[in-house]
Amino acid sequence: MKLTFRDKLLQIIDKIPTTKNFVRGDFLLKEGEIERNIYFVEKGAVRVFLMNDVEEQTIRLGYKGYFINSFSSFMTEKPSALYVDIIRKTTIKIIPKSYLQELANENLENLQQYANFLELMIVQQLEREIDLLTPSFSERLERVLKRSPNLFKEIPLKYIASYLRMTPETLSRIRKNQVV
Amino acid sequence: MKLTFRDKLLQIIDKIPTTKNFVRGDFLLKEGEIERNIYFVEKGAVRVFLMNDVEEQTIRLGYKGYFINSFSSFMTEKPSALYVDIIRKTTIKIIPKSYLQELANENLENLQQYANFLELMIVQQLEREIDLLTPSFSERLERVLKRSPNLFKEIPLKYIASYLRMTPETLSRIRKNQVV
DNA sequence: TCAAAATATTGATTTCAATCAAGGTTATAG
DNA sequence: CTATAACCTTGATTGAAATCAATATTTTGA
Repeated sequence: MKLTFRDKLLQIIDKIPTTKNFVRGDFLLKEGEIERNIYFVEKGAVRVFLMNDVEEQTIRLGYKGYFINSFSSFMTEKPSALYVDIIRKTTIKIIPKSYLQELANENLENLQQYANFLELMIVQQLEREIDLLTPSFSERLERVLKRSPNLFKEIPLKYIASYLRMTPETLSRIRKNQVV
Repeated sequence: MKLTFRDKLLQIIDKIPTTKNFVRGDFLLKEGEIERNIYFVEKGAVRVFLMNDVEEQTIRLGYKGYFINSFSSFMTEKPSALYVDIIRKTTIKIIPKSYLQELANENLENLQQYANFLELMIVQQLEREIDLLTPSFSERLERVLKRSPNLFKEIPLKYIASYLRMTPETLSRIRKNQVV
């Protein structure tokens, strides 16, 4: 079986010797800084969020096996509008942007696979858009759980609520009333 | 000045001799069909929407100068969850998927530019995600108008409202009260 | 292991956008 | 140009989720 771009990225991660450990409240990136890395979560949980006037709006959640970073800043090399922080004891591997670029440009096949990888990212991002547009609260939850069935095992409810555009109280009530 | 991938796509469009005309209510694609084209809007307005139980949820709006289609279906070649329809008298050029593929694979430079094009699409899609997560109704409107200042000239309010995740009544009131 | 902090649940109340409704305006087709 | 349909605006009312508040549970780290 032929390796995908993601597989090749994972091979690179395997060769990175150093993992880094963080605890809740640590920041991997703050607003205004430029994102230069991808973070691969080996253990724990990471959040990307946006700071509005008063509240923190969760944009992305990552746990074991996921890549996460402030993607727009990573791509554009402009200051990030987003924060990346740690929500529980977490071990990550840090992949500098140059590693990705070198892999993508290694040969023609890799470049084609990189394009496929980006195409897939767009498709996933469009799923996220539909999630956010779904009017029913319980459907919104269901759609996300379908893709990440044990999200509640990995991430505290309050962050999931924010990711789903609702309050923790509402999410708690929905879970309870949900016919499972 | 070096041509971008978008420029090269536009050159291809220039060479397509046939424009097609549509009127309000026409469909370019229906749910369940597979998207095989990109549509370039020469004049008029096109909408991509999702059919929930009762309401039509607007996902994307396109007018003069924009590319639009049911992107996920186009990429995955699976049945579309979305409709693409015409909201007023419209002239488009149809670009088959093969044209895009041939352009992207023409040479190494094009492939690199295609990847850049996809990266930019992701960044734009992340902006859309932040739009949708913005809690304030008027801010949500402002963010979109910043990118498309004459949206109201091109698209009926009720579709903009749906795109912004609010009712037409609410959008109408917001516009009125907005300090400009 | 235990104390403290963080998180989650539940109920009561409030608020603000959706809905309902009616009239006014604009666009479109013939 | 005119008639009709589509669209927009405005006001009144309603309802559902946010907020407020208090307690229960879970997690964490010393």
